[in-house]
Amino acid sequence: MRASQFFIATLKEAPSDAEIVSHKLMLRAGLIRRLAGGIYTWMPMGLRVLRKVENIVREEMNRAGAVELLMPAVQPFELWEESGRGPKYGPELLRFKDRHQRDFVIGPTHEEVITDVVRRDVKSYRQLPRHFYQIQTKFRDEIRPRFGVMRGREFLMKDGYSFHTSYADLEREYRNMYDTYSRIFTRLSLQFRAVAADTGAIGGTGSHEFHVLADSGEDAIAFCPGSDYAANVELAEAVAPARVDAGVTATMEKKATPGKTKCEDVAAFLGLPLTQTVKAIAVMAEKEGGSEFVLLLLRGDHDLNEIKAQKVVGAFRFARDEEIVEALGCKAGYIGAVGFSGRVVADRSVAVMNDCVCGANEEGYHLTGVNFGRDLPQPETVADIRNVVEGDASPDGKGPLELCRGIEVGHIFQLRTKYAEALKCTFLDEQGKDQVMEMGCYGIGVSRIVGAAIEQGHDERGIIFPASIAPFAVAVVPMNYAKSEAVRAAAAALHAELLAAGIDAILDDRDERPGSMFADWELIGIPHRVVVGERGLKEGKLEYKGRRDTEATMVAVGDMAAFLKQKLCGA
RNA sequence: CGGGGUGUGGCGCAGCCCGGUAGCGCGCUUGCUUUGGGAGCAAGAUGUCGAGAGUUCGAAUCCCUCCACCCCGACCA
Repeated sequence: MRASQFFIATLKEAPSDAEIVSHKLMLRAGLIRRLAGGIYTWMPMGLRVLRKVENIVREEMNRAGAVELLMPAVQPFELWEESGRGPKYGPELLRFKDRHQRDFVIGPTHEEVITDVVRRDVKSYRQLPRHFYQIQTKFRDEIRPRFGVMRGREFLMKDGYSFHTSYADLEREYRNMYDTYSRIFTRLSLQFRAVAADTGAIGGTGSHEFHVLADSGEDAIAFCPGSDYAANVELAEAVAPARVDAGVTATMEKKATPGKTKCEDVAAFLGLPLTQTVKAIAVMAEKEGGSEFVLLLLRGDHDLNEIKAQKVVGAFRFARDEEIVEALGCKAGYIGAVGFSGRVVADRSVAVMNDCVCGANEEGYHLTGVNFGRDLPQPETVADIRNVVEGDASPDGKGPLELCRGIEVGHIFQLRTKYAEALKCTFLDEQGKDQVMEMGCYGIGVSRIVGAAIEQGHDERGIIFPASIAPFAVAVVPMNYAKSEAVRAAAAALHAELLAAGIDAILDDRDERPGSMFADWELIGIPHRVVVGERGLKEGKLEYKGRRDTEATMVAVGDMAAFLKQKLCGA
């Protein structure tokens, strides 16, 4: 490819509406252009990257035994009514009517369609298992599209669906996909982690998310460096700490703490560690015929995990000020469980505390030296209701947890029979009996991967693409191309030699000034650069520089192609 | 949807408070010079100042309505 015949659309300055690095760099490098909120054109340079990601995904899916097909983007709404998911998906589902006033949606996912295909064409256990996948454009009318291609409304996704005669076989395929995904992200040279996940709206039981580790990630992940344990913070279990019975040493005392409503302030004011304070969170739990006032107790340095708490007390909302005053006779900020006779749910870490500090249920006062079983009854419920924090014990007992942020680029689910049942997707078993199929589904955000790779690979000059997905592997950059015949000839010869060797090389024949050519290729993130200049040619040499290198190295003209081939294989 | 912010040539911005000639840098076009880190000189082109309504002799600027976009929360690959 010659640069003059391609299209290079680099920008010196990033449009001001881009916030995170990958978005800015993708715009500056001319990979994408925005058409509307969350909707982007993939420019020629960006499309090359997208296609490379896509092909790696395709190769590995094929290798894993899945078969590719392509389903329509437009789906009849009836299918969504049949699965019962229409109302649940809500406004994220882009709906419209055709000229006959029939309802359609632009597919945000394809469980319904694939299940419809399979229920029509697969009738016997002999045809199972089957795994179909596609790489296709999805549309989700996100509430808040952002970060460019990371959370677009229209995006490219690989979605695969597997069908089985038994749960055991689904589990087998699930493990197969777990391995396949790991292979894909490894080939993409991404730093990633598979994390146990909540099953969310799609439903089902077993589920793992694959996260690319990056500080700009939207998800918080807890992981154990000493093992392969990793989980979304919302889901990671905070294990019960060992009971440290240093025992009860203090007597309960009331201390004036004027204006100190936060645990941090109270601890600092009293000169006690934050870990000795207990915060009480007042909620109204739903109950038949009304709601119940419940106190949730957490250690001062911990945060409530609403999902976990909901599993314990049922659906709830935070109590209003007047409800708190009515129940405890005091406003929020000074509340505690001492003297409270209603329902109390304590976090596991609170249950093992001694001599703690809590609100006195009197404005401007806290209690110190408070102990369960003496100053107040043991809490009626002890449960895990907090988010894990750095340093917590890993649930697998293999050391302390660390926290990091991640970008979700893949998600695998055991759907079980949820859709197969709703859509009557059945097969005849060996006994000729009708059985509902077990299903799995497996997604990869192909376009999101491009953004995630850039989040992981960039510097002040621009993108640093992994060789596996760079739009071009090598940029051949001639100096004074228009005037120097020797340079032109040498550049053309090298370019031809690289192409013949199957190396994706681009010859920059634009006759730009050297500085702007260098800047462009560094911005775009091409991993290897060869400069062809009269200076080097006089000594029979070309100049090589890797994108991460600080110094260039001189290589004899005749050796350059072999030199690059070796670099590319090594990478 | 709630909270915060921004809309001025292709991109980045100034001008707005205090109404009166639309400006700067980059990019673009042409010519000459230049050619190893985003060139120099000269000449040019490009704006319904987000849209609509209003106040005014006069609106980018003041008032109202709407729209778009971005950031922070719930959703997701």
